[in-house]
Amino acid sequence: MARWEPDPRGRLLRTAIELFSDQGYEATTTAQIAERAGLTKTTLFRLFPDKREILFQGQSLLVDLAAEAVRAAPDGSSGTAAVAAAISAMTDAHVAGHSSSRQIARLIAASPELQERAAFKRSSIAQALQAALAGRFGEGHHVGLLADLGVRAYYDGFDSWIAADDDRSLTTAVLEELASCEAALRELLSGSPAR
Amino acid sequence: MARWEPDPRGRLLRTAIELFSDQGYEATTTAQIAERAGLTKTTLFRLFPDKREILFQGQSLLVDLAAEAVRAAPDGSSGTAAVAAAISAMTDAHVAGHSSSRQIARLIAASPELQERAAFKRSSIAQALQAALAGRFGEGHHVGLLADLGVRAYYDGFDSWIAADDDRSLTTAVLEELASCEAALRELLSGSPAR
DNA sequence: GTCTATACAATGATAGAC
DNA sequence: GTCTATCATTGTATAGAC
Repeated sequence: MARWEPDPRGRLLRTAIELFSDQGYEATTTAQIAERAGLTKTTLFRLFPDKREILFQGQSLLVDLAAEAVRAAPDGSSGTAAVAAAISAMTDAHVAGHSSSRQIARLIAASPELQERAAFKRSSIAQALQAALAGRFGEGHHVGLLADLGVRAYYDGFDSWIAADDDRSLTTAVLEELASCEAALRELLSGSPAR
Repeated sequence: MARWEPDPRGRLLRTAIELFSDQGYEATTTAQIAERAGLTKTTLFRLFPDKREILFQGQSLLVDLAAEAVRAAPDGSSGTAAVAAAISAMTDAHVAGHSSSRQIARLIAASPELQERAAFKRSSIAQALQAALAGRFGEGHHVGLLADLGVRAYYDGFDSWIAADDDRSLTTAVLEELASCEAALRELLSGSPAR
């Protein structure tokens, strides 16, 4: 009795990574991906809103996780502490390992269409983080800047985690990045470097 | 003797704004825009790489303007002075007035597809600015943060210019925004607000 | 050198059968 | 839930008209 293979989204993701890596993103059709994963194009588009989203599945959650973490941060938390809570919540939700994250990063770097989607995700996170921070700390200028700081730490920390071969956790990597961004900012404003 | 109407790109832009405002971005086809502008779909796609880009024409220049301004900033300029030069160069190149800028902003706000393109433009500017700053000040963490600061000042200043009805120039608006971002950052790091 | 006609491939939507 | 089938639209390619 032929039963459906489980986890169609995961299967489509793995298949897509394979085909994109072989032929490039543009040269691979959605029909090809679906077929190799044992499905049809229609099913693929029921499971994902569009072709790009196959590689970005899960990232939509980050927006809510970040906002929720800011709300849940303890009373009296500083702005940077709330940001740290937000980006830790995002990294804690990250399941993929070094190698598949690295593969996806390579694919994005090779395709303008995927870069555009990545930029959109990043800006969605920044906006959500800013809104959540505004809910706690008010609507001043600083919350946008704080959000930028957090998002930069998250993405730069992610890159450094991907590049490294040690067994430092992703959370550790982004929190270290956040700390060094804060230090760099202080130095910057005190006027000594980048003089 | 029927001669070609001049400025096909501008005509397509105005027609697109009309139709998008009436029917929405998605409900308007490229054939419709082209026809109403007295052209064909083929010509539209010769003049613009894709449908979204009709509304973003000119923005590709900003990347080069920003980078060039950083390179051209006087010897001994501080990081923030270089950023100020970059965003002034971008605003000086802006030709459209309040009303059409406002219309475009409204259209973008109403369409996820256009928001995605806008996020991509913003991130392209941020990357170019960061690279140019790295060329002058080195590759440290601070250049990414400086670029974020400049880009935020540019976009928030732009929004405030669009919202206002005074005759303050766009350049004035973004430079004021930059100054108040710097002040907010100092306050933020000194630990008093958003505590 | 700018515009057009035609044909075409791919994305993504939709409706109905199993 | 998945499939077949069909469809509109975007965007490309080519060859030709003014």
